[in-house]
This record gives sequence, structure tokens and C-alpha cells, in this order.
Amino acid sequence: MSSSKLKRLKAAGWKVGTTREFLGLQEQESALVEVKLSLIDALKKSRQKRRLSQVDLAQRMGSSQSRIAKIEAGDASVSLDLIVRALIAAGATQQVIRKAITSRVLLAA
Amino acid sequence: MSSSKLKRLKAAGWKVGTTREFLGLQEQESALVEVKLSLIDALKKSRQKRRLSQVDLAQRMGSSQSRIAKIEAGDASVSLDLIVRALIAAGATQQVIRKAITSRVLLAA
DNA sequence: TGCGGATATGTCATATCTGACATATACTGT
DNA sequence: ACAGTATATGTCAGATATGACATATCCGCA
Repeated sequence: MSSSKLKRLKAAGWKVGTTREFLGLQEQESALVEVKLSLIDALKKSRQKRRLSQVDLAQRMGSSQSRIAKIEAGDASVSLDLIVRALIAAGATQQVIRKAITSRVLLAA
Repeated sequence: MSSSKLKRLKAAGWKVGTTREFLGLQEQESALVEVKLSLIDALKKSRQKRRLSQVDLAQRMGSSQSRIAKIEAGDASVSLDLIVRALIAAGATQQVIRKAITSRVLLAA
């Protein structure tokens, strides 16, 4: 393939490399949502393992019970930052957080 | 320790359980920053490995070159959501993202 | 049945984040 | 020196996330 044609294709937004080397926007969003959900799952477990109420956890991280409830409910208004903050405040270790990152879309290899 | 005293201590924000079972707010924030920085490092590597310019990556994820630059510069205005979105758009795998999560504060075990 | 603790849901003013734009700087090849 | 490409920095209006509050629901337990 000529260099100029390649340039035009890239400019038009085409994936020039290997098929499926990159995810589309929709898939990217799915991957992010799955990562969030798996972290939320880990959060619930961490909090319960430490026997913290939502109020306890909220205090530890300077938030409120209602927001913790929204985090655990997977509310769309909740950021990844907040989820990870909650995990940290709940005493989750590096290992726990790492393992919790899961996604069907974002393959392991 | 009496249950009522325990309650008062908890109310006052004291760590009642094992010493250092939980991090203070300052440490929590440090841990989050370290996680962000290590993910940013992985992002730079992923992008360069795929030979994507900041403009390329921005297009893939519907953002702008200047924002990518700010992400990679560790700008304080950048959310964890955006960092992970960028990693996904740069084609980082689950494994890469997992391994990138690192923090001196947030110990592995 | 009623009480107390825990969790859920809705709303909102404010704080924070975002893409876009302009512009600057850095590096390469000619 | 200049053109082309990549990256950096500052700004800002609009979008999104946040803690706080009120209130509802759920679940033992006396």
C-alpha cells in the first residue's frame, strides 16, 4: 500500500493495521463499564469483610452514606476515581484491586 | 473494651481495630495519585508501542490532543476515568492495566 | 407492632472535569 | 532558514460528578 493512500485512510479514521487491533468507541465504553462493575463488586466485598457500614466508609473517605449507596448500586453518576477512593478507604490492597479489574471486552492478552 | 467506649471512639474517628488497619485521608489521596501516575506511565508506553500520535489517540477516543498531553503530563485536572479510557483506546490489555496499578502506600499484601 | 440500624432513592447547589481552541515549543529533514 | 509534524500550555463555557439533605425501604429483634 502506498504511503499517500495510507495517509488518506488514516485521515478518514480507518483502522489501517491488523483487523480488530483497536476497539470502537462503543466497545471502549463497555470495557470501562465492566471494569467499574468489577471494582464495585470488590468494594462491596471489602467493605463487608471489614464489617464497615456505609456510614463508616463514608466517614473514612469524607463522603456521605447516600453516595456510597450510589457507588454500590452502580449509579451512572459515579466516577472511577470515587470507586477507587472507596476501595482504598475500605482497606483493599493492591492485589485485590488488580484482581478485580475484569472485562469481557478488554481481553487479558 | 466496652461496647459504648468503642462506639465513642469510632464516632470520634479513631481507628479501633488493628493499628494501621486503615489509611488516613492524606494517605488515601497519595495512594490514588500513585495509582494514577503508574497508569499514566503505562499509557505513554502503550501509545508509543502502537506508534500512535497524541492526535491519533485523541481521535480514537473522541478527545483532543491537548487533553492527551495533559493526561500524560499528570495534570491535576485529569480523572482516573479519562486515564483508563485512554489506556483502553491505546489498546492496552487487561494484564497491562492490572500490572500498572502500583503504589508504595497501597501495599500489595 | 414498633424501634433502631442499615441501605436505597431523589434532588440540588456547587465543585470539578472536559473538549475545543489558540498558541507556544521542540524536533527533523531539506 | 523554513516547512511539517509532534507535543505542551493556558483558557473557558458547558458538561458531569459531588456531598449533603430529606425521605423511603428493608430487616432483625423485643
